[in-house]
Amino acid sequence: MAGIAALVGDPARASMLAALMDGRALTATELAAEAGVTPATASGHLGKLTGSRLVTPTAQGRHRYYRLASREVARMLEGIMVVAGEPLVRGRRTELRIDPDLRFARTCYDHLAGRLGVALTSSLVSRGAVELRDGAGQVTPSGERLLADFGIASESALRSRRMYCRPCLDWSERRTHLAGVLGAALLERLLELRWIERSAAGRAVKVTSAGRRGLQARFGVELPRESRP
Amino acid sequence: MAGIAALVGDPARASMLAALMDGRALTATELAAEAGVTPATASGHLGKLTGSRLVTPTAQGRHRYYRLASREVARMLEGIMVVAGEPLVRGRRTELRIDPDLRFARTCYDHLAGRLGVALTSSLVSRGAVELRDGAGQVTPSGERLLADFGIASESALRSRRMYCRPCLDWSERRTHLAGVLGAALLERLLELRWIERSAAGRAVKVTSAGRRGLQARFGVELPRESRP
DNA sequence: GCTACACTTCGGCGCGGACCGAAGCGTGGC
DNA sequence: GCCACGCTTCGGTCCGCGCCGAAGTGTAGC
Repeated sequence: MAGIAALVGDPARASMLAALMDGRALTATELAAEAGVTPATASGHLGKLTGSRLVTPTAQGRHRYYRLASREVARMLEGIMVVAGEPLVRGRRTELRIDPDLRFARTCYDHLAGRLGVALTSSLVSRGAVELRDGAGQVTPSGERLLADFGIASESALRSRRMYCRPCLDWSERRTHLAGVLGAALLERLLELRWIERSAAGRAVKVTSAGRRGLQARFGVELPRESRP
Repeated sequence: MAGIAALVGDPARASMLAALMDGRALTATELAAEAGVTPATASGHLGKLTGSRLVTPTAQGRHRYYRLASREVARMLEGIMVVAGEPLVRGRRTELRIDPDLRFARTCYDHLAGRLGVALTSSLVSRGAVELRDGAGQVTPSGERLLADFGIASESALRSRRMYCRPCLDWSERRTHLAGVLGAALLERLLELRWIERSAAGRAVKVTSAGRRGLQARFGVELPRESRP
């Protein structure tokens, strides 16, 4: 355990892992810039991360793309972020300094997070579509119909996967949002419908006006008006 | 994030945190033995863990008990263990040499302690009858009804006392049990019902067969079969 | 009072590892 | 063929921190 934690415990490696949290694959040079170190140093770090199976490389031409090795790794990093984000001063509610766009809606590895992710999950739970507890989740029969109507087929291929539906703790909202295969399918469908759009860089996600209407109509999700400067 | 992970990244601190994963509170010396370092080194580690709110100390006499600070911390450690591939619950190395009878059930000043005390308290908390945190406690409205049914009147005289309901750290189980005026009232009532009996000498307490049935029926307390020679 | 014990603080030692520059492979473009 | 570029490997420096022994503080028991 100490070995794994020590890998994350270095600031440069932590920056790299944080940058990979959106599930994308980044090149060694990009990760070096992200961590603020030279390519030589970054290469050493990536070698260690690869050796411990935290990230996996993909050679492509003269680039090497690195991505997080598994969902478990992403989940572990989220867990660390939750603890790291807690205020050190007890009793005082120190407001978290988080990019508002990121807090509003973002991807968490392969699924939705932020206010949007939490609100959507909350809606699904309150409507009895899914049940979440103790790190496990389940889709109800009515939930399957609702999801099917939305264009997410509950194929046996999906159902057979271990973690079809599971909760994930949101580090900015401190509430659970939906992860697992179902969470990934929801994100994909929302992108497909153009209800949300990935931002050019980073994990932030933008809700389109069609998405705002659709989320309200179909899921009863009331999103706060976006405050734009 | 790197700072938190770095704390877990040290082998000695990781051993300590792993030893605390079962929710018990251990002394500094016990944690030092667990980590295989001197008390001096352990003290430094525990100072850092406390400063970052990963563990919280509880001073009791000339001992200092340390426990994990929150559920989030336990969850984080679990996430790291999953990636590290270690078993979630490690074998306990520090075996406690305590008289089994005393450990099973005893009085702690004027209230119940030992397995019975912890189990009863745990039951009351999980049923939402009482809430314990940070050295203070509170009886919920539903808890008052439950206690009244059991024959413990929530008289204003009792309520007016400062410490009507408070947690107390159990030295044999290393978990909190119920103390305060309510804890004393519970002990008295259990004796009155002859669900428990004081032993002739010492603080040990014996559970009668009627008590075993009653505790199971009313509080859902499952007591392990007493192993008698 | 004294002693025993639990724990912390202080000072100093020593190892591990993060970092960089320079050089060494590959790949791709000209 | 050549050069440009991405990335890795190699040496060497240096800071951080884990570690301990010894001394100091506080509590419990006689």
